[in-house]
Amino acid sequence: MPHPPPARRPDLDVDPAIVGRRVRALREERGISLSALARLAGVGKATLSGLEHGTRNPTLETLWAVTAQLGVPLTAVLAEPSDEPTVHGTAVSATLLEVFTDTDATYELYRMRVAPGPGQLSPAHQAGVTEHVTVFAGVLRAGPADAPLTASAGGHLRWVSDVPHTYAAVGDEEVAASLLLRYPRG
Amino acid sequence: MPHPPPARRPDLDVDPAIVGRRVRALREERGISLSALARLAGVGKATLSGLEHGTRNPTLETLWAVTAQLGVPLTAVLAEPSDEPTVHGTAVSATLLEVFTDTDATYELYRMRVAPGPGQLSPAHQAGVTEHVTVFAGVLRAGPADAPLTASAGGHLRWVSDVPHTYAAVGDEEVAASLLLRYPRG
DNA sequence: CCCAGCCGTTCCGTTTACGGAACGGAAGCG
DNA sequence: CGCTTCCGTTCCGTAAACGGAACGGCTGGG
Repeated sequence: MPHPPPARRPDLDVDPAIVGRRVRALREERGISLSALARLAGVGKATLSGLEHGTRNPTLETLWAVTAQLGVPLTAVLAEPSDEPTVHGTAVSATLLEVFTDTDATYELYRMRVAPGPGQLSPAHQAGVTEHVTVFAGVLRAGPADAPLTASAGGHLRWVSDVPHTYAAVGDEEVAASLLLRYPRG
Repeated sequence: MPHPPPARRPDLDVDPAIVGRRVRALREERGISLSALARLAGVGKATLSGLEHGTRNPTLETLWAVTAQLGVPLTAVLAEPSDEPTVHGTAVSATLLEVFTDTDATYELYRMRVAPGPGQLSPAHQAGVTEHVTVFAGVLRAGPADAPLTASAGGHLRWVSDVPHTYAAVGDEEVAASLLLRYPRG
């Protein structure tokens, strides 16, 4: 699976249209109406409507009021949610959060999402590589292709990944998880 | 240790005065004048002057133009200068990498370091909170204070943290690990 | 059916962030 | 000293982001 170059610019995107789409997505995720969010955030409905449509150029004050009410940091609507450090597969997308180099091994920590559907097969890694998964949401079936394991939210999986292995979401819900890859030195 | 209520936020600072101070600091670091930066960024000197003084409420467009010319991401002037989301204890320091909100629970993913020495005791969390630790390097002894568990590099620990719990590095090596806190909804 | 209540959008007057120009002050130079 | 040049601030007309109000559309209840 993933092997991206560790260093990458966390560049921000400030196209008002894109910021607007993110705000709208976050709002709809929470199932609250534009009118309600505007009221809670103390901004006009016109302001929020224009912001979500990207037809305004919001001030920091406005953007802050809205994102604070959504319970997310400003960066949630400003930052590229995914760019280079994200690896996309047919069902799996993984974002590199951190690389840790030790004397014995190198660790890569990913944030992983698995879309519902047929799942994905990954080829074998080098000998000794292990994978550790902690599931946040959904039910994940993953591990060696001939003997996958299953974990639901809060569960943890671990396997030696020097054989072909699979990732699949069980049921209709997208799986969110953290994935730790351990590459032994050598 | 991390103790935050589920609604914890790696809060950004949007006080215009503070943003202004950071912009000015970054500009002076580079040894360029206000007039020059305004010209390069394509904004008025009045705009930049007001921005640095915190007497204006800049639009995203303005702030973007200025920070882009300074060669820093927007977060450099919005976010607390980095170690804000880091929680320090006597032996443990943990940096919040990500928050994941699910319908059933809130997850917080930390990068954790445990210094060699006597270790650290953390008070109980709310009922139902669980902790999941994957060790990168060193040997960690952690878990309920009356029955701690041990894991070395590559190992994984999990416990219910509604009782007082400890973290300690075994041996002289600093422990590096990822820590996942799960706060059930409610 | 009609009406009440909410939705999201659009209209509009007010407020304010914008850039250009003018300002006083601090060097650098003949 | 005068003159030039750059500095950062202030003044000011314009453009636009703001909130309130009105609008049409949809849904549910009497």
